[in-house]
Amino acid sequence: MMSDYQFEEEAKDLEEACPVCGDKVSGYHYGLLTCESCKGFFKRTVQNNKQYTCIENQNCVIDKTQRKRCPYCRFQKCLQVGMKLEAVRTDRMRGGRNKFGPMYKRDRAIKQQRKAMMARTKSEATLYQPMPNCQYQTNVNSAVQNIHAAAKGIPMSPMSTLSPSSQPSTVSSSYPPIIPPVTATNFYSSPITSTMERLPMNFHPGSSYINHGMKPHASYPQNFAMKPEKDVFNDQPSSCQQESATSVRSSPPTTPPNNHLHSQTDKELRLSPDRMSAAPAGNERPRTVPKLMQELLQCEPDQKVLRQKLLETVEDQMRQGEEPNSFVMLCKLADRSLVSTVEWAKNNAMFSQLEVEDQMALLQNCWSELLVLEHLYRRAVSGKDCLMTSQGQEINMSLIPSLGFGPMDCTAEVAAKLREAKVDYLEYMCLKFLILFNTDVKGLVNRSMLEKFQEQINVALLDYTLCNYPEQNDRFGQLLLRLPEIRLIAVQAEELMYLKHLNGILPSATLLMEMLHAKRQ
DNA sequence: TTAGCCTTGAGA
DNA sequence: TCTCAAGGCTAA
Repeated sequence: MMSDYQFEEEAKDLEEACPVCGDKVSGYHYGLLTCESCKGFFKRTVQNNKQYTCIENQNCVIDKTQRKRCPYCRFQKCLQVGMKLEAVRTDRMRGGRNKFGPMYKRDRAIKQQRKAMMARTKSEATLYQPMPNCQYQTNVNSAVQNIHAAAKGIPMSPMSTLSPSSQPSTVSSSYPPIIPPVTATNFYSSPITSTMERLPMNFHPGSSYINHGMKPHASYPQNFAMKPEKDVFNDQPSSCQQESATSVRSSPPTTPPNNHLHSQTDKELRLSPDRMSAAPAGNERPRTVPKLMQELLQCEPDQKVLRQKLLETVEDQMRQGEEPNSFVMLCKLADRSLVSTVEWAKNNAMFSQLEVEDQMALLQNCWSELLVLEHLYRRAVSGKDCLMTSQGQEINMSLIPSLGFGPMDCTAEVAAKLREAKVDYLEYMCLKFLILFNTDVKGLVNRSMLEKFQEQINVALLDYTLCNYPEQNDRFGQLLLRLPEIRLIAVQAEELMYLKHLNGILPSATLLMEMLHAKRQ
């Protein structure tokens, strides 16, 4: 068991490790908690428009002792963890507050919540005595360690949907950034930033697809706060500590791993999220699912119905003489997926509570990321993203491969990471919501509600990963690290689609086109 | 150039 | 009035 001293030390570490170099933090600087030296370094670099070069391979280790060695890698790491260039004042005015004040406040609140979670785990660890011949004790210790590691491991990328947080160097260094290196001068013109600048300010008021029927949900329970977890399989109260010894194990998948995503009934999906995972057949793993995730799962679409709709689209197109796997066919499929994505959001109780303007702004902001994530997840689970027609023809379900990203293509890499991590359906579901509930979207009417939802999803996912993957120290952080990668792919995909549209290649009068245009207005 | 300490000033 | 995150200053 971990001693009180260790708990306190870990709690202290949460707040005191600079995410860039690991030194002691001195406060919030340029977007997140950093040490005084990294604050000064970042300020000097941006103010003086410094251009560094790395004499090694642009992957130098940045820690307290070696941070002076490579300013290039240090600055890249500053950006990677989420230090904000725009927080450095161009007019050099001293004192006062900037627009990040509320963000710092929110981040403090999240940290408090994590501390509370640590305290809860600590008290539960004290309450429950280890059972002989089971993995209970190991799991408790791992859970505590994981809370520490995961809480520190929230990735802070410039386009992250999360609030800033301290992050140990190990998290970012274990995954080299796929985002092209950013310098002080080119950041503002980088595709990511320019896309952030293009965030939705308005929307087609008469959109036949999006605006229709998007009304606040009136009857759904308002309270989505975390409740005591229940084992999703036997509906018995459980906790991280108890469940290893008591919860019912799900039966192993009866369908081959390569096919199980597409062969389940909706009922099976809801009762057995484990089967949606990419875990190999026979991998039995008991699940503890936070109440919020159970509720969200109830709103998830029936995969069979989705597939049926896609098949209908394919067959309809083929009847019209369209070639299988042609670009037009893929666009129609992407368009059909997009309609389903909008329906998915509309059917969600949390989303429905948001203002209609905010619902539209959020969907307009993230539609492409949701499509990319959907494609990557299916690809991760099955190894490919195909649909089999009744005539036995294999239809590629995603536009992405046909867009031809060339040397910048990192979809396979990200799909491989998801596959390697065996991301399960519930985690995939949470990632969808984290993409949807993007508090960085400009002009939101009710930002505070969105922040609350985002925080609840974060806490649920953190809780879920700690409880169900206690052997993976930073699973939560690693999952969140996929979000900026997904955004990058989505940005590239949008650019290419728009180019194809300008060349007259993309079919018009689709939701896909409408979304693409709306974002560029 | 770095990094620790100081000064400043808007917002709570 | 207090807080704290900006920029400034300066010894190493």
